[in-house]
Amino acid sequence: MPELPEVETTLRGVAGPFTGQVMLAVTVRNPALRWPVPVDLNSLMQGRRVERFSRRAKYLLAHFPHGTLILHLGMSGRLCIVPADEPAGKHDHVDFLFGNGHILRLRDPRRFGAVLWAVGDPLQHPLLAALGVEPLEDKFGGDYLCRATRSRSAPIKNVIMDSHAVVGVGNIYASESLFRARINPKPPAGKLSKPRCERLVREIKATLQDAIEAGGSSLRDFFGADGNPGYFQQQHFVYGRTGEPCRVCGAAIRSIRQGQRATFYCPKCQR
DNA sequence: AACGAGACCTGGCAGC
DNA sequence: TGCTGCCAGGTCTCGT
Repeated sequence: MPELPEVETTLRGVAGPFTGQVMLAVTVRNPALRWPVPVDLNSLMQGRRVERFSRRAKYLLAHFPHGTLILHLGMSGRLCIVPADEPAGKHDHVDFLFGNGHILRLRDPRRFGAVLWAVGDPLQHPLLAALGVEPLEDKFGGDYLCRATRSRSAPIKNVIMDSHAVVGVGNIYASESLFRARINPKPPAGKLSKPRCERLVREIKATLQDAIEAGGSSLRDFFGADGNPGYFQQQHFVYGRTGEPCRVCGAAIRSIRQGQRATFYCPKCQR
């Protein structure tokens, strides 16, 4: 479910209600996520106050005085805010009960998500230390992408999805950004000209930013019992539109497989 | 160093 | 209706 815009939206939705709150109890119903949830999580966190929330790539971080809770939503995870007495469903694996009487609940049917605890600088955690630049930061520019791609023979679409190069560009936004930049997803990344790198960077930023704004505008729905994330409602240019007419030129959208993932593109607009 | 394939899981849907 | 097979928004690990 979550790509970067959704994680960012989740961060904003969670930071408001829970920053400064005391953790009363952690309930782990199923520790078998991508990695085992630490068994002593409750004793680690009970009675401690969250100082702030932040995000690195698609990881959500809850900072405590003595360590950091690291959350990842995987492919199907979401965080819900529910009253303390709300019964748990089949896929509600971890509950964080806070002093404000609300539970922050991790629901993750496919269990690709993660709940981890880091002592010391969380950015030095093995999962975070090797990550590439944040796409919305200034450091991610045409220069950076150009340098990062010179030695790469993999298709440009695969490389912008490589979290060691740049984080947070998932399968949907990779296709959408390439369409907006009018760049074909297939050629080797190393062949992309400097101006095209510049354009691609610009469109990645704009695509993600638009999606965050769309997600932010439906925050209430997102956290409601059956709410859909906002960006779900936005119209994609190419993603999931195989055979349908391109919104710009009318040509039929094509789909191919790259790196075992579906890629969507317009054969006429994207050269 | 960089690439591609495989792995982890469950649910939904198309096709028979 | 029920079964089978395929697909899914992530990303680490391993063999080449």
